[in-house]
Amino acid sequence: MFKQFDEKISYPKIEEEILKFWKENNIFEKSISTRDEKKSFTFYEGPPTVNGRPGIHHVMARALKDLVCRYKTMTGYQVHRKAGWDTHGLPIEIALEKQLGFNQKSDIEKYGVAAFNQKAKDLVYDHIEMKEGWQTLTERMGYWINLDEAYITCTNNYIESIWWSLSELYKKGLIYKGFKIVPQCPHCETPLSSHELALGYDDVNDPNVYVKFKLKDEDASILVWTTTPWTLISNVALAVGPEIEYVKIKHEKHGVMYLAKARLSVIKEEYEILAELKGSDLLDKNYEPLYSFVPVDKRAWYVIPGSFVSTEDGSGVVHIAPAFGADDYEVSKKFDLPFVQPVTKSGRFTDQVTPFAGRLVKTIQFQTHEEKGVDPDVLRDLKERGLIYRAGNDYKHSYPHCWRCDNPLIYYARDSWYIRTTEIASKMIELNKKINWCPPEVGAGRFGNWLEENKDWSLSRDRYWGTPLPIWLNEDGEMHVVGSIADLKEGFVERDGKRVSVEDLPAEEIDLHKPFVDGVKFEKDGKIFTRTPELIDVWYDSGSMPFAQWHYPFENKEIFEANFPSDFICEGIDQTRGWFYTLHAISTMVFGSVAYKNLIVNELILDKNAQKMSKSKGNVVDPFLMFDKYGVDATRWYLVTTSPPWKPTLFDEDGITEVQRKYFGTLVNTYNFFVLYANIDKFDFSEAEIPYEERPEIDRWIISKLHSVVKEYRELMENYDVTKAARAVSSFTIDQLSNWYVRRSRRRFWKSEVNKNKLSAYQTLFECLLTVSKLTAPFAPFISEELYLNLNNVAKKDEHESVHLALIPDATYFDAELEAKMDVAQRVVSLTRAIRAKHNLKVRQPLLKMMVAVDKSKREALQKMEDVILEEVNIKELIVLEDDSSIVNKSAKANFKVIGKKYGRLVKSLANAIKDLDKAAIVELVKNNEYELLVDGEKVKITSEDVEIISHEIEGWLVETEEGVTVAVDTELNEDLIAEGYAREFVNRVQNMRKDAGFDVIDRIKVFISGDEKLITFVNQFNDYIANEVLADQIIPGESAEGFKQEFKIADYNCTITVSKL
RNA sequence: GGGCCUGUAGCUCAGAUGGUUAGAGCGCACGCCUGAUAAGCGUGAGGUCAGUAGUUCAAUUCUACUCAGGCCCA
Repeated sequence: MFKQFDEKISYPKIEEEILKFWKENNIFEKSISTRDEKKSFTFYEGPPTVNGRPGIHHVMARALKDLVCRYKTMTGYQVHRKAGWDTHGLPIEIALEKQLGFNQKSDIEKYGVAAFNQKAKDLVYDHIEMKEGWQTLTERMGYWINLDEAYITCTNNYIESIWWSLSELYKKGLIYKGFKIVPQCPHCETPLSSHELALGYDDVNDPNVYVKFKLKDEDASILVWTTTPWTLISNVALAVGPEIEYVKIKHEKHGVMYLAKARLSVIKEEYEILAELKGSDLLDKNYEPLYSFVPVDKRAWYVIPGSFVSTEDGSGVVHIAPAFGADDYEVSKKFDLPFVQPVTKSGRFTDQVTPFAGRLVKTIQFQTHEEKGVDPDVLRDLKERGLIYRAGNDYKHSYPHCWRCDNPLIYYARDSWYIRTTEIASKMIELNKKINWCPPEVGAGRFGNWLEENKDWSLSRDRYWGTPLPIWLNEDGEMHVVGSIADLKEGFVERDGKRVSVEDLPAEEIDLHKPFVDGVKFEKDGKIFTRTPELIDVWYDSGSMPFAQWHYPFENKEIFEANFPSDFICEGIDQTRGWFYTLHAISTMVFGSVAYKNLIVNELILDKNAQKMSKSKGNVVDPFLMFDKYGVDATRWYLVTTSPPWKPTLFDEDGITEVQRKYFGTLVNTYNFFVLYANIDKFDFSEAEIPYEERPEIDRWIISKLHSVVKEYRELMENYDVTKAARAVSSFTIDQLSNWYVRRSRRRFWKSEVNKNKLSAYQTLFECLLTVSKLTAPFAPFISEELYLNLNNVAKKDEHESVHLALIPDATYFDAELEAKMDVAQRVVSLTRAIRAKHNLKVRQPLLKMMVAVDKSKREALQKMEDVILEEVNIKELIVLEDDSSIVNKSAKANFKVIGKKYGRLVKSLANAIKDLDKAAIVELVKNNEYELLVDGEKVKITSEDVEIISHEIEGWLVETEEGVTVAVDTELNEDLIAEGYAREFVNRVQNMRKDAGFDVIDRIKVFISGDEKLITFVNQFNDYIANEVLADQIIPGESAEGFKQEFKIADYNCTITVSKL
């Protein structure tokens, strides 16, 4: 017996049961072990940071990953799915600082780095093992990934692999220490890399200040614009564009000033232009320094040329502070300007700057309080000295902020370590072209541009919890790079003043973290090498996962090689410059290869009002809530089908309800229909399969449709167009299978005897359901499993114990002609129904005749489909009209696509001429395939391909037309038809009564009828028909005391019907 | 300021290699069908295909610009 579902089906409950089934039977493991390891499909999991909280967008990303992997499994690939955890870096440190109540970086030193890192490690493992959040989400949503063997980035093995890769880069000369301007977070006291920078742009209002720099040798000043007043203290020069036009103006209040001519709009008051000059005329002029806290050892405070000067904003003059801007630094080297940097790495002024010593340059938010920056105080000071032309705080722009602590970054000159990615940029660009980006524009545009503008990777971080940079330096700055634990063992540590070889230390003491590695020293040629204290960018960790997850090259060489590069990855678009980049860069540098061949980029999920989801707005969607309410399947299906993953999705709960009702509801109902009759007839597919060719037309049609959708589905899935694939399955199931095939075939299932025809119906519907469950499985893994198991456990057609171990069938049977014919039939039916609806002719009322006018190509289809059409619309006779039929009125319309190419300029007049053709002309054109017209004085010979002929009305009939198909219905009724109409009404009432009375579908009954004479006559006339339809042995005039009784008014007649079981 | 994406019915989305009648679902109104269906079908209302200019016999589709939204960058 097949299992039947209740009306109130609980999807979440089914899902729980399926989860249990998977677990008990190790289905996930089997989905890997039953596949040939030689046919492998490699997937890389982007490691989530352990302390984040999962949201609905994680469900989206994971649904995509999961469905691609499940699909590949179901096409015979072996898909290993190793999970991973990103465990290092600022996110963890900041969470820990919060927990420990630390305010600044030095608190960590006071607490002790060893203790701090131990805490960090504990925190990370707590999160990983926590039985809520990630693990629960993963399991509940049916995301198959191997959590037991997850890679964890803070293990010695993982770090060792990273060290190996860094030593490779070092050997290739790609690692260097440079003094550069870096974005520095004063709060976290560390530089950030450009891809980290990309994560934290925010719109802010900054100072918008025009400062006057007084010239030394004339009574005039240069107007300079800045948005960072604190850098004025470190000013050493001013830059102008040599080719830019400047003016010297006289201003009543502010005296004589120089600025770019194009920027005169800055001056709001009256002024007089004294002179016009080029930037080159201003060069070398000396000016009074605003501040001189820091003594300078070289020439300073004069005007220099700068190619970066523009007149897009400001005054056309740029103030130069070499320590605080990339352009500034470059130009200062060129002109040998003094280097002034009275600011610490934590963004505070040094003691040299007496009035502001110890003050922050910018306002910073600490865990417990806010500390103000000096900008307003600098401005006040300058204002008092009369050096400000104008000052506001209204320069709105987006400015980089630390992606973790949200504080504004400062550009700051310092030593740090770099990877020379610019050297391999062209290789990265070349390799990028081999990657299949979905959608392509992200790869070519956003990612491609990023590669084109590549900057060296700022690798080092001045923090504590992370992968240590494996570089040791001697006092001459020579480098010693460690690429493995074995290398490290060549070093020594000092214990009680004595050297102890690392080799001799107990294994558990060796921890590739601070502070242990800091204590290790090397001696080479009598020189001592000590470790440079930095860590590396945590993004390097995740970008190393292709090899580090396997502890390559120290172990698992074959596994790594078989699984590199990966076939597929999938993450959010925010990873373009994050993980997508670091994977690509590291693979290019270390292996000269891409890291992934295909990737799906998914966009944000916004709320239904297109607002970003955020805790503060209260519009965050809790995935667990959705699962409990609607089930995982509906949620996943909704997310994937509502719009392509790479378009922002507007999340709306009503959409999930709709998906559930429409797709899952229809699917389950179709299944239930099948089961209802299959159980009655004890169908269990034990009979031999009837060859397709021997099945009735409707069966061959749906099978052809099924195979067509399988083919389409496979093609779409291979192209990672998952949205269209799912939509195709959905429309097949709803429109073709349920609304046409099942409806058209119902009678075959009702009929009591089991014959070849009925068997064919069962086998056909069974195949459709089984295949649909397979096609659905990657997207909605639970309900598809439920249906598959229910079907297969009885019929045993597949040898697999789970749909996820099954194979998606090959598409083999196509009958395009039959599909096209049915298409015509469906269109005719739809038009006929429209006619009946418009003229209030119920379908239960049989009609005598219908006529259809179509072009020749479709006539045969109509004749073949006659039975289907007539039964569906309840009409007795179908007449297919010939071309020359006198009662069809025809008109012609220009086929613009064809005549446009042929006649160009004449199109408009020609189209009008064609429109005016009369019936005789059209008949002639069709007959001779040629007709001559006079258009704009030119003779034009048109052929039948130049026009579309429309049959738009049939005299004296009710008519509907659509795409070349015209249907007419004869509405005349006679006594017999009317009688039959009433008989059908009667059947309908009795059927409803059977249902209301709770009779079983196969129960046989007795029917009594009393009421208006006329109606009784009609019923008598169709006695046999009615009895057959309602499974009655007798239809007896009169009333009965027993049985289920109801009164009806059918049209104008009253009656009382009683039904009782035999 | 630059790059990429988006703008089609009240809402969510299709679609159109440029062709004269632009579709679906939801929602609304009316009707129909139903012994699988809390479903389905039909009809109706609802669109300057964001705007302007250009190319073209023909633009909602191509081009340029503008506007609005999103993402990314400086």
